[in-house]
Amino acid sequence: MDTDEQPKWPAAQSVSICVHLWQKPYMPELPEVEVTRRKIAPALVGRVIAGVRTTPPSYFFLTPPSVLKRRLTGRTVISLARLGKYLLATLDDGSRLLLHLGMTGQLFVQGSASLRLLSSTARASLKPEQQPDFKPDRHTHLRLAFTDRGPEVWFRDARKFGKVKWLAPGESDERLDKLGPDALEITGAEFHAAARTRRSAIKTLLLDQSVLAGVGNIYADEALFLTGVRPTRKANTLPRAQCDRLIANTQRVLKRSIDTGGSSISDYVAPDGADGAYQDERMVYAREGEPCKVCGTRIKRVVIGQRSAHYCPRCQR
DNA sequence: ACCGCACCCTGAGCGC
DNA sequence: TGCGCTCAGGGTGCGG
Repeated sequence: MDTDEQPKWPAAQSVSICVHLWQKPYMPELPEVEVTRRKIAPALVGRVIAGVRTTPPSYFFLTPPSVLKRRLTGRTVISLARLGKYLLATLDDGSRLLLHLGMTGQLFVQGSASLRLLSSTARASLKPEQQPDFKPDRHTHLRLAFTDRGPEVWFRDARKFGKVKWLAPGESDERLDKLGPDALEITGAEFHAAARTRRSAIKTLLLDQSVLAGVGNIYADEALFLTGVRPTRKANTLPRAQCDRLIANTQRVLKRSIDTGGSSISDYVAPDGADGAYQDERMVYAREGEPCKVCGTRIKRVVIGQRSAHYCPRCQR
């Protein structure tokens, strides 16, 4: 290999792009996916795929690994877009690669030195200053190598709730077709139009990707707190003005998390995995029993639609 | 059309 | 030390 050849990939990508791993499972919602897109794009766009390695066929692969290898090899990545919580890479032949991180998906550049990529038992056996390169394991389902021989791009997902699918040129996908307006773009009027006919809980509506795309459990709870609305409130009882405020607050927390997400993705990762900027800003999510930061009342947790919802009984009526 | 819920998966945390 | 149990959740699909 030529040693004097200038690398075309950004050297600064030797950091983890995994965000928001707390004691609770971290969830890639719109901000995490957007930050991932921004961080991983320089390591994908413009590069030519030289090889594809995968784990055996499974639930994870909407397109069989053998087909992925055949279709992706030799292709140049043209762009990387985000649609709700999906990432969509466009290739030079017009085909597209659809990625979803699910709950535990991690998309990162080979050489990322992050304790977040290790199990808790593996982390515990390390000295604090150790930051070993992650080695592919049985959960590292997709590995893309490039003709420039630079760092590979890896997709790891322990729980396989993530997905990868290849779309032929012009091929549509029902997952994408069903998505509503992006959560950062939807207007209060649009949301109110959807809410006024729904009798389900407002929290359920916020999580409905066909109504608005990108909101997950954390930001739904946070936005409802900021708006002073209980997650159990029936959607059709929210007046237009309140929908406006709810959407404004949703967009505020999403943007704020994108902004701080950049800083939480630093070279340094605390051994206990407790870093991550947005964690400290949480008002209600995963704070059951703790005092409300506004009024001191204990935060309550209820289950709505098979998902936990957190709220302050006093601030949210 | 809408709504609630079971299911896919596996690591973490817990009690014993 | 280690086992078995429960919980977590995004998205899909099904039955009511």
